[in-house]
Amino acid sequence: MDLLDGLNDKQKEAVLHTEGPLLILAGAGSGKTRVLTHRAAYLIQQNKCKPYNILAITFTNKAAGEMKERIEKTVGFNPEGEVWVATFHSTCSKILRRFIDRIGYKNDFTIYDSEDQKTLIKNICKKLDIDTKIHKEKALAAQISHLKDKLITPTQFLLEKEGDFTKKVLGQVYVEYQSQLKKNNALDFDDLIAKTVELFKTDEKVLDFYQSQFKYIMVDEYQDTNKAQFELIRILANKSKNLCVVGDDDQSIYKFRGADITNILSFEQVFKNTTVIKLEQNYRSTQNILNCANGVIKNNEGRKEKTLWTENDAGDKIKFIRTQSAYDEAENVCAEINDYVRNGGKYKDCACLYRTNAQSRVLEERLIRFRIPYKIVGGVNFYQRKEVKDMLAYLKTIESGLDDIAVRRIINVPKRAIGATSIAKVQKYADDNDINFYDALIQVEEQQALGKTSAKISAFLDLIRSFRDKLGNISLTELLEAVMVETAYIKELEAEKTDEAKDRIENIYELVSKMAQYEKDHTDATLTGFLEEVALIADIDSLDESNDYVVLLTIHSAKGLEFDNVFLCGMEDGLFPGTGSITEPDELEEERRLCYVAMTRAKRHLTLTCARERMIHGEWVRNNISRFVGEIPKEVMNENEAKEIETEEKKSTIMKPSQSSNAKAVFTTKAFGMESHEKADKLSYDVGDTVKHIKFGVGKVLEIVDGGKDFEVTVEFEKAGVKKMFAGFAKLKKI
DNA sequence: CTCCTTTGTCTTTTT
DNA sequence: GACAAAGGAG
Repeated sequence: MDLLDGLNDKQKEAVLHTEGPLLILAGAGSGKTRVLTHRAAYLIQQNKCKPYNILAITFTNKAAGEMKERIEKTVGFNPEGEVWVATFHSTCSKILRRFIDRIGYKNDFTIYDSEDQKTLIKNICKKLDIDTKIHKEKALAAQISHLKDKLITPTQFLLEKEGDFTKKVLGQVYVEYQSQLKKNNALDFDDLIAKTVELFKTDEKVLDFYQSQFKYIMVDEYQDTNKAQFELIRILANKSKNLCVVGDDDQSIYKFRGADITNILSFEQVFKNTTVIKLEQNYRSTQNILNCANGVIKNNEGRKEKTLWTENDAGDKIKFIRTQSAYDEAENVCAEINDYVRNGGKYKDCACLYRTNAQSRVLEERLIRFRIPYKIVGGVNFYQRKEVKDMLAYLKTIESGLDDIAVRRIINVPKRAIGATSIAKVQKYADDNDINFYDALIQVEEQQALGKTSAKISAFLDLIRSFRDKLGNISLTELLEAVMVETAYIKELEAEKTDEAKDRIENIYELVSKMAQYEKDHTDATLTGFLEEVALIADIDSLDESNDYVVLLTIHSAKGLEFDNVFLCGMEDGLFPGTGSITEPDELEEERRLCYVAMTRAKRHLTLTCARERMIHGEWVRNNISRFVGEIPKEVMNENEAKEIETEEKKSTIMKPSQSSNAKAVFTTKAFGMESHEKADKLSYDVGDTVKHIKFGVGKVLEIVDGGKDFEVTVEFEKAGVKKMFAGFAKLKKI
């Protein structure tokens, strides 16, 4: 088949430009996946290289699978190997699995997810005597993650931040965190990238090996790469210079995760003689949808100007539905879906997109009531469920026992009467002697160091040993089955007899069948291999188009997907854009890009919905219509709906009595129900006292004025400056 | 050591 | 409102 058939001029140019750096700026729905697959196929067909000389990096496993399938379909089965299509993380994992011993790790490392990370940091804080009320594990984890995104090692960090006392704790934790990971023979997600870069920079031979293998490199969703990922591909492509990246700055939505837009903006400076191709024709959406999305995104200041156009017809107007509550919103969505299906549409062509996972609950409830088949993507990943992680921790422990987090997780699950104090004692012993937790257990057993508990520990170790004896003789699936039975894990759940326990048992059986499937697919199945696969899986990867169900997912997860009929729910200020981003211009722009991504998922029908009030944190909150809705050109909407938005906008400007944040809070909190804003007779603090505020931190009270309904307190905060606030809202605490 | 109650935190988004 | 962590009783 002719690979250039059906491509437009720009697309052809991109396929034919095989040598040297190439930057493709591809607008939403401009057929970039098509270009990438055809480009790979072209390289093979023209005999420019063997399939295994091509590396294509995608954002999700799902996208990788699809691209691989499409390339194979285009060139046919190729006996000379396969194109390497994978995500950044699994690519790095594969490389490290082979060579990480060159930089001092063991090749059978395990991968820590964010929960493991958090537990590890918590343990470290305990050890270093750091108050996790002031330094939150999650915040520390995020900061460490950002350092790794920028390839800053603990040593470098300490060097650079020497004398900066505000960063002292972070430095301490980072150093300890990294050394613990190494001791546990574990890598976190960021390490997968960073350690691969480190490997390439330390071992020339390994680098040379991969540089020679990957003669052509392609990167999809390039706008969402971070500095470490950029460095990785820069090094890899340094020899051949045949690097082709595809991205759209308007669709950059992972800044919070370290995505660095300068990777796109300065690509031409880093790679000399770069060819730039812009794909601006959209094949996906109707004229109206495109105009709608364009109208919103053009309000962003920091973007490369581009004009996305389409030859498609105008299509339906954009629908806008505002309801009283989030429940009504969900019902309206259900009714619309029913209409759509009644008119010949399919459930699977419908998607409900939202900003936060929490919004899925109400939608789900109504979908059930309407008997509409649905699938929720995201939320709690299957492999993150407690029972599944427990099983995996057993497997990890059986395999090596190096992973302290795993061992500690299961030592008392099911209950073995080994409590927190015993664990702390063993941990102290391990720390003092600089050995792993599991080894410390063995020594405690030998020395009978913990009295009665020693016997309990011994029983646990015997259990693990009995599994280890079986390891080579039975299949992995059988091993897992043995674990769930012989630990009495299942028995304990059965005894509970609750619905929840039944779910858990089901999940464990589900894990067993996943394991069986893995063993079927891999002749060289190993425990390490299974654990790796499981660690790098995203929920979106399980989305199966052959099932006819409505898909519910966050906008982030929807990136790269398209649906005929899209519902964008919760279009409210405070939710989308979220409260935190309204005051920060940069963050507001990211939210707007997110909105742009959401809208451009739609092929023919786009419905925006919002509610006047909804439950957030168990409190009713009133929201205005999202400012993004007001940015939509009026002509793409129905007249009366556009008018409703307009009048609402006017009202909300009148409603805003002043610019001050606390005044706004009076209007946005509490629609009805119990009054939380009640004037106290007397305050627990006085002028001159030091108080703490939930958001602004610690400060000194300057003034207290009795405003009749409430006390108005003026506080000078150490970080946030001077703020005036109502005592009833601020909930200041004297410290 | 375990179970139960209370308190606090959470809202961004994910590999 | 949901869930985890901390605190208190047995």
